[in-house]
Amino acid sequence: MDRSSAVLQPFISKLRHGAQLDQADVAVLEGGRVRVEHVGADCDLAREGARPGEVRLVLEGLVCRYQTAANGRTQILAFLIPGDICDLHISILESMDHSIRTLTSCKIAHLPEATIDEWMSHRNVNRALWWDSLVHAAITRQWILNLGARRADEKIAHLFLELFYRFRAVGLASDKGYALPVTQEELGESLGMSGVHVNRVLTRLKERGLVTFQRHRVAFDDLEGLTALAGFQPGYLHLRRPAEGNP
Amino acid sequence: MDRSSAVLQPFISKLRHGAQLDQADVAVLEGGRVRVEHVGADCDLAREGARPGEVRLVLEGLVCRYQTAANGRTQILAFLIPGDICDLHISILESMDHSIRTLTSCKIAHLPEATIDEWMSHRNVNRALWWDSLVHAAITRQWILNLGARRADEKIAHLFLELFYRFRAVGLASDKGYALPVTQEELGESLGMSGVHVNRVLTRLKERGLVTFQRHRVAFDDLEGLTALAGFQPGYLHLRRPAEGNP
DNA sequence: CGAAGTGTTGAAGCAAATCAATTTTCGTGG
DNA sequence: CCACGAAAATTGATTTGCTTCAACACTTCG
Repeated sequence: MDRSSAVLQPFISKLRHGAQLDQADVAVLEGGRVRVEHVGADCDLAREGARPGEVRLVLEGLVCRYQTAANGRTQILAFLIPGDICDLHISILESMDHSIRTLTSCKIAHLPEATIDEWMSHRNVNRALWWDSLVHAAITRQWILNLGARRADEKIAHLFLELFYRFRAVGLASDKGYALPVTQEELGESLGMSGVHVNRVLTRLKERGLVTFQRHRVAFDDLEGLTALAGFQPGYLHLRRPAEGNP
Repeated sequence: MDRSSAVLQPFISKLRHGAQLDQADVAVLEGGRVRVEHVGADCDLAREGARPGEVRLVLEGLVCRYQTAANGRTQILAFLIPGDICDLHISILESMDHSIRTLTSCKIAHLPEATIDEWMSHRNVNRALWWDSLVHAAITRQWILNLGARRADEKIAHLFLELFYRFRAVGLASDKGYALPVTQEELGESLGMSGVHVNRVLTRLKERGLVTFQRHRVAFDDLEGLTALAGFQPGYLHLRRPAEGNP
């Protein structure tokens, strides 16, 4: 157990994109007590049906929410990137309705209830946490649109762009691209399509000079063209300062 | 503007399913000031890009969140039924990222900020509102699973069952079935499939003796069989007393 | 009663899944 | 560092679930 000091930087950096936080607010966040844990890849952080435990926050690495349907198909419900909280108020619900798994080895912060309570008691911090929760709801809705209303190439383009803006907000993407350590099969599980088809569409996107996904990296060849293909409108991420990198 | 008195009954009834509310808490909810408005079918209550206004609550009728993708396809993101809040803390975000539309003529309650603030200041009531918001997040995740991981017949079965449990929690469904005043085209827009295909699958579900959708009503012919087909697990709705009707 | 919207059915086409075989990459231990 | 094995990516052939287009029938409601 330690003061959060520097480990919460991605988290705080992201909150500053959407909410007004002054020096005192940041101090409150940095003053929170945090237990940091290193976890390998493919570890469940929470399992469907279990009683929710501590509040967790991703510091490094990539995590996903997922669920397996009765017909056996697995669906990735969300990607959690550094700065994302796994389950803020999950203690209100009696059991997990989905599972959470690491996709890479990760650094995870565990926050005691007391820290959360302390945060919530400060108006600006509380508002910032609400903002974060509303943004994640908006992202989830966009996934519904992605799965229900877009073609395969548009789906991939849209997902790559969503993650681009989110990674950039925590300083993990440049305009060239970003690291995305998932397999094509996992991309398929998040987009509701087979891994084989993901591969074919990726090949065509590269041929068309739009984007390259190789060695677990997304590299933009034509950001504007990709944005047009996806019909991507970054507004739903509610980033006040979408043009800036990490301060 | 009036005391909420009886108009909020579906809302309060639903909250009691998931959260502990004593007499005093219910009194707080009933004491809120409410403006009730009647709205026709196919009216936008909120439009994408607009600055969010008052908090609204559905009293009667059926409402949906929706969004149109750049390729022109419309996706229904959620159904809002009596007792559902349209946007609780939406004032934190600067603009709507989707639109909200009535599907039938509706009775809508408008709640001033002051009422919400008053509610939030009571521990149990606040917790109940959080519970509601978390349940809606869980429902949204299930839609992702529905769109990405299920076949057409499973999708329809799952949606019918989700709405069955939700309508029953506010006393608007019996074990026989419930009113669902949407067109097959609109079902398609919520399930990411064409209206024509919805029709074909509905025909087959009826032939198989599972469920009948006619005259804007869902009638269960074999609730168990339908549940098995959908792989429906009501747990994600987090209803503590799923067997009960309206008290 | 008539018109518009909705539901129903058929035929053809297409996007994506599936199955299968091969190559490439990557992690690991020798 | 290289060699090996496993995982992932790639490519082709085939199948299928769903869409689209189109025509027609049925409701529902002004």
